[in-house]
Parts: sequence; structure tokens; C-alpha cells
Amino acid sequence: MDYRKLAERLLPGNYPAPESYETLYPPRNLPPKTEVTRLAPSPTGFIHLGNLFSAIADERLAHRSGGVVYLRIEDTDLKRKVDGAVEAVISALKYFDVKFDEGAEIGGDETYAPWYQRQRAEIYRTFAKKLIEEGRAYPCFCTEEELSALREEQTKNKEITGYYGKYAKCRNLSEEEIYKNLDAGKPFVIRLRSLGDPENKFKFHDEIKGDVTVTENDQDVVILKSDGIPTYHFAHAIDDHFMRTTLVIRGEDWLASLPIHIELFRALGFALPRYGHHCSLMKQDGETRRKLSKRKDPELSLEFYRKEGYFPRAVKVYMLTLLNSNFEEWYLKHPDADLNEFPFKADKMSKSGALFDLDKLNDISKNELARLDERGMFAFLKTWADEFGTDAQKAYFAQEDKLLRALALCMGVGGKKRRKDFQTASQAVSLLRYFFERPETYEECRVPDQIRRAVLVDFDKTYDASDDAQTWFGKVKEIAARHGFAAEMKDYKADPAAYCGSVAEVAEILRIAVTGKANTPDLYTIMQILGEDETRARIGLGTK
RNA sequence: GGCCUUGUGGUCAAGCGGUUAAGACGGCGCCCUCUCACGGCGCAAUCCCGGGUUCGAUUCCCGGCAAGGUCACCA
Repeated sequence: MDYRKLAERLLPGNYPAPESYETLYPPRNLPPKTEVTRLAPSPTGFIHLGNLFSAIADERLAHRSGGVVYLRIEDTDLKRKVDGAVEAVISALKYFDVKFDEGAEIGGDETYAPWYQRQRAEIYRTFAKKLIEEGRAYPCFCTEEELSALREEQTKNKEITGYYGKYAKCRNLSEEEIYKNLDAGKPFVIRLRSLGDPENKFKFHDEIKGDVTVTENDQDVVILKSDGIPTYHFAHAIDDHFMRTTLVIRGEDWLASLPIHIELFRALGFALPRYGHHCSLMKQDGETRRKLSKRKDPELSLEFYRKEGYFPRAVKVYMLTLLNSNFEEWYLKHPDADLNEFPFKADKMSKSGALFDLDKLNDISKNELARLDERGMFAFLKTWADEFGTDAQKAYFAQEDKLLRALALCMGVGGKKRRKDFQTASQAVSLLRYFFERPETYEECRVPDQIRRAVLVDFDKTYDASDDAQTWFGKVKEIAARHGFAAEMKDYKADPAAYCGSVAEVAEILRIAVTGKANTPDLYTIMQILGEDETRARIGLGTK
């Protein structure tokens, strides 16, 4: 068969010489051992945690080695394209402080552009044409119906499904048949003529998983779809070769198609990059665990973290602890070091899927937030409230001075030990409520109503806003004693039966009256921040 | 179903032939000038199972089992 003629018929026109691309996209001028990695999302939905997870690994691996990480958009399937998806990726990378060097909408070195696969149609076709000329690719006229009928039959016969060997009908079409189909205007795809034998297995070194066994590919996979756009497999081989990727980091769901990629690189005459297949984030679902899913799990969406007001650095730290098993230990030892100093390694990445643990994230988030001072916290909360807060919450920020004092108190700034009450911005802001608004509801008080009121009235009589903390507490103790409570905890513990409670209960009465809550930081300071009038007003409300 | 991957406490995990089997999260208990938070101190784990190899196996080998992934003109 005249393959040149066939190639010209299938992909007519003048294409650049394939070799010319080697000079157009020359090997990168980087020292040995530097890695070039990439994040290659498809703009089919909004960026999720899995993308971030991958992006951080890409970024770290590249930059630890002094290399380059770039963003490529795999938009070959326009049916699934979602507007704004690329912008969402860029903005998420920025929000979580993951710095990319070049790529779509990022710019940088233009040598390897364009980064949108739709804009690279010519190069894919050039190489598809080359494969056809060499007899390594052929047109397939099978319809969707034929293909699914084939699949059904194979399934019924318990055979491996797919387009291979004797099932690859169009593989051995005669020249005459091919041209007849073409003349009839039948749509066609271009398939790889696979030379592999699934009986052959070999070891392949994966940078994350270690040695894996790979079965030779024998599937005549589609490389060019009927619209002339490449499939992922083909675009991957060409792009990662010409963008000079050295290390392909991707999800483990790609491991199954590694044989296809290996054959494609060989057929194209390209050197294989190294690969690292990382596990995916899992979620416990009843008895079993499964991949985090876009539909079912809100916590997969990065938007969730923004709305909840998770501190971006906390999310990044958590991703890092999942990504590299020794990160957590390192971070404990070097709490003040730059995250980028951590010696990130591909082979320290987990081999099995980790369950996403919100408790763990929450803990990290508390710790990260506790490292801020009140001004840093103010800024963080304000940014969140401006976008997601209620009007009432936004108003808190107008009272900057008061809010700063409240924050310092709630964070334990200046004390010996930092408090860790704040987990997320949304939770922090609602925790701050009682500084700015009177309680709407009151938590239950353990003390009977009558005594409770009497204590409140008594407090109002003796309260003096100019008292210092010690004097203030001295008065609380006196009130306790007057109403049958133990003024000293020690006394109470020594003989609980002798009292109707301790000074703790008295403090609780006051605390609930003032804040509506049974648990808050130091009550004296809260009253100071509230001011005398407001404090008295709330105490008065409590007696009603 | 075929193929691939994985299997240490509820979770993330260290460990790579001999250990009291680290650590972190969560849980529980106790302690800590008013609660909470912080902090401190404790408690809870038959290393998936069965065979080997070995003086000795969580660690090596084989076989099960379980879980996950994948089998598109989607990526």
C-alpha cells in the first residue's frame, strides 16, 4: 500500500517537516538533573483539591531541582469545556501560593507556547501524518454503534474489550476499501497500528510507586478524533516531548494507560519522560472508601475552602503532609522555616490513597492561625468578610480598635500561651459576635434562676469598670461567698457538700449574661472591651 | 471479568530481618490561680489471613483475601 499517498489523502496539505519541531522547541537550556514538570488540567470543571494536590507536587519537584513548572490546558474535548475554568485554576494557584513559571494565562518563556492544545492542531497532525506515512497509523471508519456492539460481544465472550488484533477491523482494510470509504465521505479517526504483544510484560520504574509491571499495549488506540483533534494520549506524547517535560506527575488513574503512552513515544521516536503516578484523595463513604467526587463532596471544591475561610497556608500545609510522609515531622522541627526549604521528594509520596481528614486540616488550620498577630488576623478576616460575611459581620470591621482588642484576647496575644480558638474565618467571625451584638440566645446555666438573678443584681451593685482584674475577681469571690458558693476552688473540692457550688458557677452566671455563652476567654477583659454601659445593660437584661 | 496498584491503631503514617512497633490528628481520663482554649500527664493497637525461608518475620518469598484504579472518537 502506498502510505504516502494515503497520508496525503487523509491529511492533505503542506505540513512542516516533523524534525523542524525539534529546532522550534529545542531542549531546554537547564543544568542536568533539573526537572521540568507540568500541571495539565482539562477545563471541564472547576479546579478541585486533587488538582491542588498535584500542582503542589509539580511545583515543589520542579523548583527543588531548580527547574521549571508550567501550566498546559488540555482542551481537546470541547464538549466538556466549561467557561471560566482556566481562570479558576490560575486564581486558585495564586490563592494557595503555588508559583508556576510559565503557561496558559501565566505567560513566561514563550518558547514552548502555545499552552492550549486546541492551538496546537498543526503539530499533532504533522506527526499523525508521519505515522500514517510510516504505516504506523491508519484510518478507521467504524461507527460508534459498531464499536459498542463489538464491546458488548467481547464482554459477552469474556474477552478483553477494545480495538485490537482480530477485532481491529479497519486495520487490514485494503487500499481499495479505504478509498471507497473516503470517496463515500465516511468520517474516520486515525488509529495507532499497535505492535505490542500483551504476553510481554516488563518492569517500569515509576518515581512514586517504584517498580511496576507493565503489559505491552496492543490496543489500536485513536490518536486523532474524527474532528482532527488528538486524543489525550497522542497530545500527551507530543506536548510533553516538545515542551521538554522531564517528569510527568499525574494521578494513578493514568497508570493503566501507561503502556499506550510508552508505545506512542516509541512510535514517534521520542525519548520517554520519567513518570510519577500519585494516589488520589479518598473519602470514607459508609463501609467503603472512594475517590473524592465532585458531585458528592463539597470539600473537594476549592471554593469550599474559600467560603469557609480556611487559611490558605493551612490547606497547603495539609496537602504537603499528605504529599510527603516525612513533611509533618520536618515541620514540627522547623516551624519557622520557609515551606520551600523542605526537601520534597517524589519517592516520599504516598503509594496508597489517603483518606481526606477534615479533623486534621482543622487542627493544622488552628495552629497556622495561632501564629498570626491580631493585625494579621484582622486582615485575614476582613478579606473573608468582605466577600462572604453578612452585613452585620462586615460592620465589625468598622470598629477596628475594638475588634483588634477582641482578637488579641481571643488569640491570647501577649499571654504565655496562645489560644487556638480560631479554625476558619467564618467560624472566627461568628465567635466574635458577642463583642458587637447582644446575645440572642443564652446557653443553659446550671444555677437555678432565682439565685442566678440575685447574683446578677449583686454584681451590678458592686461592679466598677475601673477595677483591675484582681479587684474585679475579688469582688466576684465575695459575691460567691454571699450566695452560698465557695469562693475558692480548693475549698469547694475539699468539701463540695458544704456549698451550693463554687466561684466557677458564679462566673458562669456572669459570662452567660454578658456573652450568651458558657465558654469564652477571660470575662474581665471582655467586660473591659464592652465598656461599662454595655456590660451593665447586658447584666440588667439577664435579670429579666 | 482481565490487567495494574495498595494493605501497620478510627485517620495520616515511621519502620526495610531482632524495637517496650515512633510521631501527628481524633477519642477517653486526670492535672492546670473562673469556664473554655492553650499546655502537661496518662489510656486504648492480635502490623489483612495462611503457608514457607530463617535461630528469629510487621519487615523476604509464595498463595489467598480485601480495597482502589482502569478497560471511550473523556481527560
